[in-house]
Amino acid sequence: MIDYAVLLNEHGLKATFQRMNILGEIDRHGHMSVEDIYEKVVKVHPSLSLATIYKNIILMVEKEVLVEVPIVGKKSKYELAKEDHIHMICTECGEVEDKLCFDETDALFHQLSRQEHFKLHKRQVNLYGICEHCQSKTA
Amino acid sequence: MIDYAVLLNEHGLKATFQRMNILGEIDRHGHMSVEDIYEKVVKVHPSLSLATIYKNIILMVEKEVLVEVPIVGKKSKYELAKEDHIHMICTECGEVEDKLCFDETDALFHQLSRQEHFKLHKRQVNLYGICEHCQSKTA
DNA sequence: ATCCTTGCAAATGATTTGCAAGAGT
DNA sequence: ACTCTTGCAAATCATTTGCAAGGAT
Repeated sequence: MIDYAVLLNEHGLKATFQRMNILGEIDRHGHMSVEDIYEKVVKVHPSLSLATIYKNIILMVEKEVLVEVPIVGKKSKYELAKEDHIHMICTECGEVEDKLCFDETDALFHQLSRQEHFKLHKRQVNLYGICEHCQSKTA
Repeated sequence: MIDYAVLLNEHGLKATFQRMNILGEIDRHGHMSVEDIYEKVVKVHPSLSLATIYKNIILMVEKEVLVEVPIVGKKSKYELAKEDHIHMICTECGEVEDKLCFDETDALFHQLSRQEHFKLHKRQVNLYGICEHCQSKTA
């Protein structure tokens, strides 16, 4: 169970009702677009402004509380910052599933970086395809 | 040397001056944003409209002549469709470098897909960091 | 008490659309 | 000739900004 107030304070941000709820929804759903987040949080805070979502997402990405996940053909989603992982993205329903298994690819990524004298900061691996659920729908 | 007219025709598209030049610039530069492309092609075709660039990029992505490369914190770039590869993206200057070496990771990606009953279509691996050139500038 | 954050409304920027004229096959 | 594509202008959609009022430490 994550304490969002502590998480925010640790990153130099005040723990407002809006921010806690943004984090709560992203934590609950895994990956959300700006619109997704707005639609959820406005339910518990009807006077919420979209501008507030934008401002906070930009800020929380800067402070490395959130990570942007850009997706081919769609708007970016945002997730809580955590260790790097693989995304399996369904091009039908848009669902994003995490897979924690960078151990097996890291050797290659670091070797490539060394070869190119590239200072590696972050890896994003996205596998695009059709999830099990959408395959059975279409079939 | 790629024959852009043939490439377009093979994908069911007419070979217009605009399209050939869009492909030519992307081929020459590797990875370009909508604005990048416009700025280059307008030089050889001053009456070019941005709307034409948008329409053609959407069309050429649909027809799989081009591939969108979404990038954290920036606008997407587009590249010619070719075998999947790794992108090394410099967060300083925005340069994108290709690395053809999926052999080493494919086993993992396919194993994961099998495990999840996921029908894998495309892999995008992006390594974010600072390129050699930008490191020496900053240092 | 102080400084940061919010919500609103307006401004900006990016992308899309409709349509008449022009280009490709 | 026929159909698809272009360029323009307008429309739409997404994102950002300025500012006065409210909330967190």
